[in-house]
Amino acid sequence: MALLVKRRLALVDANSFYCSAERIFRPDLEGVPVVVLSNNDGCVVARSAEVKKLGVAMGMPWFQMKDLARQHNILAFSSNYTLYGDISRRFMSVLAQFVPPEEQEIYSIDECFLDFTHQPHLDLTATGHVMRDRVKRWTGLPVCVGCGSTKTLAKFANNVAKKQAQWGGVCDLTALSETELVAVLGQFDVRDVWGVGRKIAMQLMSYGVRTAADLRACDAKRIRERFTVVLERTVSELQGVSCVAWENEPPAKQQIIASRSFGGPLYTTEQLAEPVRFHMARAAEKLRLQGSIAGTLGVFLETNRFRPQDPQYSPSRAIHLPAATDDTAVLTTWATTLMRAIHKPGFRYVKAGVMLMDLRERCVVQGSLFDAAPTDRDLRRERLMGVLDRANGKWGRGTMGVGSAGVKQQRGWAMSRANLSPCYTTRWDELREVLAD
DNA sequence: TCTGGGGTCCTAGGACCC
DNA sequence: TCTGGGGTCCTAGGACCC
Repeated sequence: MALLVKRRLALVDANSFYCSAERIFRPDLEGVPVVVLSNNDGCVVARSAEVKKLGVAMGMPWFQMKDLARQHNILAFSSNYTLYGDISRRFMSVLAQFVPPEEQEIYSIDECFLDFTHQPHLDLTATGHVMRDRVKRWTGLPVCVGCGSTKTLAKFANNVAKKQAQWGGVCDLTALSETELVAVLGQFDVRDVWGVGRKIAMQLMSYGVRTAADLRACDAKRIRERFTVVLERTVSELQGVSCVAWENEPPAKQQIIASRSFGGPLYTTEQLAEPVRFHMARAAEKLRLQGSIAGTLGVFLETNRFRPQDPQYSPSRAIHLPAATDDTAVLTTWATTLMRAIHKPGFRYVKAGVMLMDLRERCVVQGSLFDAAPTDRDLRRERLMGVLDRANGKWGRGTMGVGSAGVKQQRGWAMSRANLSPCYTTRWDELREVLAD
């Protein structure tokens, strides 16, 4: 019988990532309650510890908490994804020093898994502290580290490290005995387990499964009968059996969506054409970046669901393209056609978006049945798309495009970003100046 | 007046085929 | 009067995550 080696996985996750990223260049904001807002300054997507303490929930609409913000001097930032993306890259590269490349999995913008199974001599708690200190020193980000024998346990450990100060920011569950592990799991709600959302938690409660320890004690097979295979895997993972695959390289996207709420309502097809073209250009750019072509294109419009007094109409439609493509001009023509087809006058539209689906690798493209070999025109088109992507990469999205998508966002639909911080790390003209005495 | 924008996976049910 | 059953494919919708 093969000896099963216990895996040693770590999850490193930044604390209030967007807020912490804003604070790196504003050390005066240490201890000041800070939130970061979603696109359009709509709702709260990141809260500093001070704000969490005030009971502000994730996703709270900003306009609803303006009074509270005034009362407690909460500072709000518009989201600055250029900044967060760059800080994320630095954070990941610091952690890359601790494992071989294939043993780091970048899971999201602010967290990654590291596999220390093949470094059995390392003390994970000590290593966790080294990683914390180095990330803090080299990037300015505060992070917590959780270790466990499965991804779900490592995620859980990270949660423990964040919520219980006595761990000092590093919780290694692999160092605990079975009894000690169950004791820790018993202190947390089942909702704190990765993969258990609001709905599942409510159902579990009705079976008397309240804590993470309760869930671990469940019979995985019975869970599958009453719930789904997804929750079955979660239970197994809590029991130390790995079910969630290791994904060292991010898999190619299966669908690409580009959408935004408008700064204000739009009504006519003429008005809507502009954001649709803009989103189509963004989506096609992402498509080309991953080297895919799309076989299906979808478009959707939305009215404001938070205003029940308004007539509601949120149509969507998708078509199979005659030939899969990554050509912005072709896609844009279809997208505007679809938009016109689903649009009805008399509604107050607040959001539009496009979706690319049925994605395949570009090199295995099989033209439409009636296509011959690529023509000169096709090749010129390809080069044109290349120029488009390079220009937009260099001078900013929306510099160059097809039709009016090339015009930088303006007029009624541009999003509001009233409290945007500078791109400290990615724009020469917004670099931070350091004055020496 | 103002309420984000991405993604993934799974399941159930209908269409269709033999 | 009697009205199958199994398989596959597709889609819509739900649940979850960050």
